[in-house]
Amino acid sequence: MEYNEKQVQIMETAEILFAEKGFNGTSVRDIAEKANVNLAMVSYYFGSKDKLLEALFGYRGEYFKLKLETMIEDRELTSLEKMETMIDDKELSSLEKMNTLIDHYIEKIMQQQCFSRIMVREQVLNHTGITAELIFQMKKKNQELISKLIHQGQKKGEFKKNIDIPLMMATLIGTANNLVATQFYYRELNDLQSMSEEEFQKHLKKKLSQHLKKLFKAILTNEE
Amino acid sequence: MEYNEKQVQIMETAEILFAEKGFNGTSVRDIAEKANVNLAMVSYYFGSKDKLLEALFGYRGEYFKLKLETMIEDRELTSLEKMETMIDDKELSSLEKMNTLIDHYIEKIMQQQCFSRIMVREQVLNHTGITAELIFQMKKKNQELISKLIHQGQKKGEFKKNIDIPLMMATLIGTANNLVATQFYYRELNDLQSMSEEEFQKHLKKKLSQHLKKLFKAILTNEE
Amino acid sequence: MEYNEKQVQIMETAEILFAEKGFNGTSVRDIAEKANVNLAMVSYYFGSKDKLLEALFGYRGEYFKLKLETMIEDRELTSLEKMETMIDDKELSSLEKMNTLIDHYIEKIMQQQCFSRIMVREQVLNHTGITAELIFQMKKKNQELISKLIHQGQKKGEFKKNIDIPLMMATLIGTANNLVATQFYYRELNDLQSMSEEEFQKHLKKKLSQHLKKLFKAILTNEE
Amino acid sequence: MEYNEKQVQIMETAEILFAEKGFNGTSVRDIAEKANVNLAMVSYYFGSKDKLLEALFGYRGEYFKLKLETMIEDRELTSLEKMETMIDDKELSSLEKMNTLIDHYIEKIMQQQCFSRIMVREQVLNHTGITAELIFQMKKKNQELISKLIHQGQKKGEFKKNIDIPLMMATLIGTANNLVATQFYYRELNDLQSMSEEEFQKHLKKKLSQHLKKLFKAILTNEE
DNA sequence: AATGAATGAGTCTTCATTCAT
DNA sequence: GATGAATGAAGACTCATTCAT
Repeated sequence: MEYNEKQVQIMETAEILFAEKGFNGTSVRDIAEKANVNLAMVSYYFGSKDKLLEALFGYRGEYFKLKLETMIEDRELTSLEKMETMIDDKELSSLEKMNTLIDHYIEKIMQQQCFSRIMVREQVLNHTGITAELIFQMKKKNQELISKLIHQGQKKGEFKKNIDIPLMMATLIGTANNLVATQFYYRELNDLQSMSEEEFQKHLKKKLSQHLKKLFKAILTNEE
Repeated sequence: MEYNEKQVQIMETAEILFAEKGFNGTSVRDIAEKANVNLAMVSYYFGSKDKLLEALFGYRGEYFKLKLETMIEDRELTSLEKMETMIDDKELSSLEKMNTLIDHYIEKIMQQQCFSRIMVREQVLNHTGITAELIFQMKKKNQELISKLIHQGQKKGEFKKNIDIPLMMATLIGTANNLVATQFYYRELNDLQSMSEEEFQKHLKKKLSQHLKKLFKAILTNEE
Repeated sequence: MEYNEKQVQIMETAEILFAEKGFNGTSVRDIAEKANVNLAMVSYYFGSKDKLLEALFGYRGEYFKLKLETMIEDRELTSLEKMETMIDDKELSSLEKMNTLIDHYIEKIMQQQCFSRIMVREQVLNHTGITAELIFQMKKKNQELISKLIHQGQKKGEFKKNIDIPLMMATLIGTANNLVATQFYYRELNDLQSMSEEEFQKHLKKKLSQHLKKLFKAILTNEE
Repeated sequence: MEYNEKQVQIMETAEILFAEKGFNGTSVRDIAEKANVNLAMVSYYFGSKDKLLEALFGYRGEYFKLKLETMIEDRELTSLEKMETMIDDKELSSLEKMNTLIDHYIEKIMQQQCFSRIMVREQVLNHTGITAELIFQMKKKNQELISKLIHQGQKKGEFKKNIDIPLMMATLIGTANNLVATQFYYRELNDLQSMSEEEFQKHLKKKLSQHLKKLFKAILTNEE
């Protein structure tokens, strides 16, 4: 699905507002005003507010995929498809691969905090509709990817047996989402108000990366 | 704060609906109808819909505390205050204490899933107002408790140094919330639809408990 | 169905406006303003604009029935139920009975011109929904009544055989509706602008009565 | 007024939709979509939706006239101008002439059912504007024609005196319109659902023709 | 000549809240 | 203390129309 400039403008404004005030807490008027477009344009371009949300879900998914392909061409190491390529790489250890995957997730979530918040909120309710389906597919894909990597590590003897993959997923996603979602409280609670926003974001990313890598290494490799 | 029967009825109905459809997705009319009370009673008893949410936050906190005191009298091991008592217990190892604390959290979240969902949703937005303050206090208290326990374990040489407590918190709460919030997807993804609801809840609780204990043990005690 | 004062006020205002400007040409705002009630009251009392129309159909039907019962008590000769009683009356000739029935119809239509116009308009479209069902039932009842009367007259040898009852119905209702609906053109075309409105209405009723009685007498009794 | 292909396409699509859902119940978008033309073309060609309706009224009138002229050339007996010629025909009896006129009306209405429905609906309201004027002129013309024919018959002693011409008009038009407009109910009420649509239309036409001719003959010729 | 994009005004409906009783 | 009736404000959405191209 291709979107023109105005449509993107609307979706990205909506994304910010949905993240800030929730879907039901945001009015079409709010979006139109903040996006500096006519009120009727939302219905005009997306049909309805619900469909705008669906479009946003599709757009972010699409955007991710596009980014992935781009990244592959650029020989960077942060995309999901690159992930898939990487998994078959014989040179890297399974743990190195897992660390790369973790960093990829963190990167994604940190770069799309608004959308992450929306997903956190939306997945809590409505298990029906297109958004739910998209969330489900995303989760499925992610779990498959991680499963593949872990099973490979186990075959190579680098990872232990008896890994509860769904729970590892919950920890990976849950920890990252929780920190991002409650960063305001995290900042207050740990007296980091003096940091600039940029520093703080870097700080979060680094902490998350270290912490999750440590967790995964411990679970995947240590003797009990 | 004491609430009469009708007030409790309204709050508990609101809790279910807020968890299901979100705060803004639930109308006062919905609540009144489902709670079988007059529409005007919500404003009459709570002043406004916003204050109803605040009251709910206070009520669940209050309710927890009440439960705690009761539990202490019953000499059970699942309350927060009991937690505090337990921390000073010389007989238990620090890891045993941590495991107890983990189970306590899991218990709390599993028993109050509706309220947990509401908190997950609400903490993502609005960092102002009474609810935010309540969430902040809750997080602070929890972090203090865990800090105390971990520092104690470190002093006793049972736990390693260099524990990132806020991140451990994020993992504890994030993993539990994520699993509870996305249990629908978890069930689908792992082909557990045949389980009865009760069995499934037990399954979730057990998995969560094993997983989080393993995680904490690994991080707190293992050599790197 | 019992309606309170305000509900009646809304329905009767809506009736006038629907007759004047059509259902879709009338906004809820128009109705509320003309009826001097709050805009939200229409939804409050009737649920929606569509349901207001349905209520109006029910109300006018109900109103007719109520009138009938009242009339019976008053021993008047203008009600539908009285009609039914009259049909079995041995003293009246079949033609006298038919004339009474014709006058009853004319009376009804002349007294409820607004509603008649609405029915004329609505029956042209939408053959679904509650309004269509009500129109159908009304037509069925009327046709049964006239059938009974005509068959009786035929048995008594007062009416000829071979009467096309559905077409007679179409003439009775069609002629009356046409004259009422196009009275504005009738007045212009026949230079009756000088008449007062009241005189004109009396004139219409008298003309209609004479004309339809003559038509029915000719068809029902004359040799070809 | 000459219309190009697209304009005719638009008008004829509008005619169907106006007949189906009413003028206000039909959106310009509906028309454009069903007519497979660009949305802006309606305004572009007709100026506005109102003017489209006016154009339709003019078009159908124009179309009728055109047909008449054609028919005259073809020596057929169904046109209005032929009517005018016929009236002066010395060979036909006045009743034969009237029967021809009745069939002509029925033919016209049956062939243009959509437009008839629109007229039935529109004449009930708005007595201003160009459409009202067109309806008025049509009614005037028709009444003059019938008047001329009846007066001629009276002069020749074939028709009785004391004919209420406007009421006869109301019966002619009212009966035909009523049957056409309520044909759905007529079919249901008289158990004709098994007929094919074509058969049913023929049936309607035949019944109408027989009925109206019988009515007119009785009124115009019989002794009272 | 024809149209895609855009829009202001208007639609119906729902909302949380108030208030007289 | 409790509530039925009522309402102003706001909600999402649709409309006929315009205009630059």
